[in-house]
Amino acid sequence: MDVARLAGVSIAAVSRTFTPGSSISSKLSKKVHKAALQLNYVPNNLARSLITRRTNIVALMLPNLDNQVYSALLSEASLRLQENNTQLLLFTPNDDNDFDRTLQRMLEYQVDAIVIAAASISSRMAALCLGRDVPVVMLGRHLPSLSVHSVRGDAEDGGVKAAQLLLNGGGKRFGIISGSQSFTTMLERKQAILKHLSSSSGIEDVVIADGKLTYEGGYQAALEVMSSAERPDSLFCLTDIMALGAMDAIRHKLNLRIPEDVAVIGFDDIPEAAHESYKLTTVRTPVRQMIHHMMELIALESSEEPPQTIMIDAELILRSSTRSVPSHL
Amino acid sequence: MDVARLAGVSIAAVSRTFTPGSSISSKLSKKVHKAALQLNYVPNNLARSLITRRTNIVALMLPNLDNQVYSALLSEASLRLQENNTQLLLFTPNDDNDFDRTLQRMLEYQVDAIVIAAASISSRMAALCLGRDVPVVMLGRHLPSLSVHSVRGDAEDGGVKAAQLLLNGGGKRFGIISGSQSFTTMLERKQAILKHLSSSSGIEDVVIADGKLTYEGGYQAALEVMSSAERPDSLFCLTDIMALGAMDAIRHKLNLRIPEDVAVIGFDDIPEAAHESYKLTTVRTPVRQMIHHMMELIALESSEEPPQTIMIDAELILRSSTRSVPSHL
DNA sequence: CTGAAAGCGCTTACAG
DNA sequence: CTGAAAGCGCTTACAG
Repeated sequence: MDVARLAGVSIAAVSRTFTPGSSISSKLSKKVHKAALQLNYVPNNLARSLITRRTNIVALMLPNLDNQVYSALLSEASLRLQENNTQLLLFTPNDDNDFDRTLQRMLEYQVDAIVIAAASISSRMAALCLGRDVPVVMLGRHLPSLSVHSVRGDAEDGGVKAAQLLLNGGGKRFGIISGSQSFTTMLERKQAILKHLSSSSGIEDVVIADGKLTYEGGYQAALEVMSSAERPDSLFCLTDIMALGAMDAIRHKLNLRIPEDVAVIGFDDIPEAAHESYKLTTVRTPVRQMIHHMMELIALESSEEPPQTIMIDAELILRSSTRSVPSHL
Repeated sequence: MDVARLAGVSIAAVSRTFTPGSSISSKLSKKVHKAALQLNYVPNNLARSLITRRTNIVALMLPNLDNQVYSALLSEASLRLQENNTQLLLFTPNDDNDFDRTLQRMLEYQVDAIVIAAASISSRMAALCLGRDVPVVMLGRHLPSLSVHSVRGDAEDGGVKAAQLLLNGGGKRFGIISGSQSFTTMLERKQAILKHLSSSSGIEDVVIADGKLTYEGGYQAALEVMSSAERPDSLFCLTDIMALGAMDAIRHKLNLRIPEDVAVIGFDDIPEAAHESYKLTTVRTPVRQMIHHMMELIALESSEEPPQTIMIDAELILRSSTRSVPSHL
């Protein structure tokens, strides 16, 4: 290596001066640093990783960033990881949707861990990762059958809290704007709501529409739901993004008042929900805590550890789109 | 290598079966694939990169993702890069703000290119990258003095178009909600607006406030600007995020009408700007085209190429927050 | 603390 | 088309 030659030391010496915690005299170290500066030397992480078996790279699979929950997850993860000197390698699901291939590519990069906030993972791939000792953690989703870690908000708890709130607000006729069923979270939220509603008396109607997880979808779904024979007085939107669309449709297209004519509640607590134009009551997705636990799961070295699934309590964020505070909160 | 042994072939043979375009008989290839499947073999990109000098990784430095322009840039870049089998390695600016160190770390990962949408780059580092033949492209910013590529929307053009629009809408008294001056884009937009206004007659007033590039900042700045002695009838917000805050302040706090009392124009065209609650007229940041050009600049192999700076025309997106369409568009 | 040597998992001329 | 060999830039026992 040129630096070693210029500094007049062994190759091992320059390796040691760039490895914190190595035993190297400050004399040698100084010589090496000088030579390195002169030659614009930058250590090669690739070669190092080949030996240490650590790349300081974590792969992240993320769906569309249009939904700000995911931006929040990404930012937080990136920040926390960076504190440990590791960076995120980003993977975006594409049309051909061949997630097995994507996972294989992650492995080829020799990432230290894999975090999945979108798509799913086949059991074959889960086994592969396990075999290679790279931890896999699912974010906000879970596959009970798979032996991978998962951390997520407690969708059931969230659904129940939302249902209680709208019930306490005097709701009789309910609408639900749902998202794609392929997301377990959506399913769980919906089921929790439905279950809690059905255990309550005095419910007159529940109508459901698909909001496609987008603003426009929420807008359309609200139009649909609100034009049903028995117009709902309470609306669950399984995602804030859809809730924003629904609110806009209700106010500007239908000329109805929120919450007087309809109470609206969302899920996630994206920044926009707090905007003065919306003031959406919502069930927060605990991004901070999710990432916190993700970091812990990633740190678990041995794949001996049984897969853990961590559940975080739902937190209700009360704003002005709902009618009243539940008495017992 | 185990796969080679199990398949009964040379190490070179398995290398070739996993290198598209290599000359390998289908007989050998089949044997290797079978062995690979049995052993859960995944090629090691690290080792490969050590030799080929390509990692298929591009480093991206991105500021806070709260501003959706950056999410859009990120998504688009990730998608396009992935088509070429390369992934983004994400870097987030942190408090200690030591960008030279961050850049050094990017280099240690041996990334194929560096894209910077935040922070700046020192000339020392620019030289280092040039010396190592890794292309650097600045996104939405530029440092005329540095020999790195840059692609961005034409801020001057955008400023002029915005100014024309508000002028044609009958504006006499103007407000500008600006962002941190450290962003060249902000500076350029402001200067273009100011220049164009000053070249026009009948201007009575221009008042400026700092919106801190956030919703809350825009909200506060609007309160400030709109309470000046001569209340503006036209408001430039150098960023959509700030414009949303400003609109909310104007409508819900000040109880003024948009555009009747004040016309508001933003910059960027983030998704929220199109929402029914805002319908913000804005100058679009051409994300698609920016990433398109970024890809081209990255592909430029040799650092022989002189640094290019690509400028993309501004596009006005007319919605309901402004008073009229300029006659000459 | 220091250096010589082996080796991480691959690719790539070089012969055949 | 195929294999043996050298080598990419490092780290890590192993001696000293």
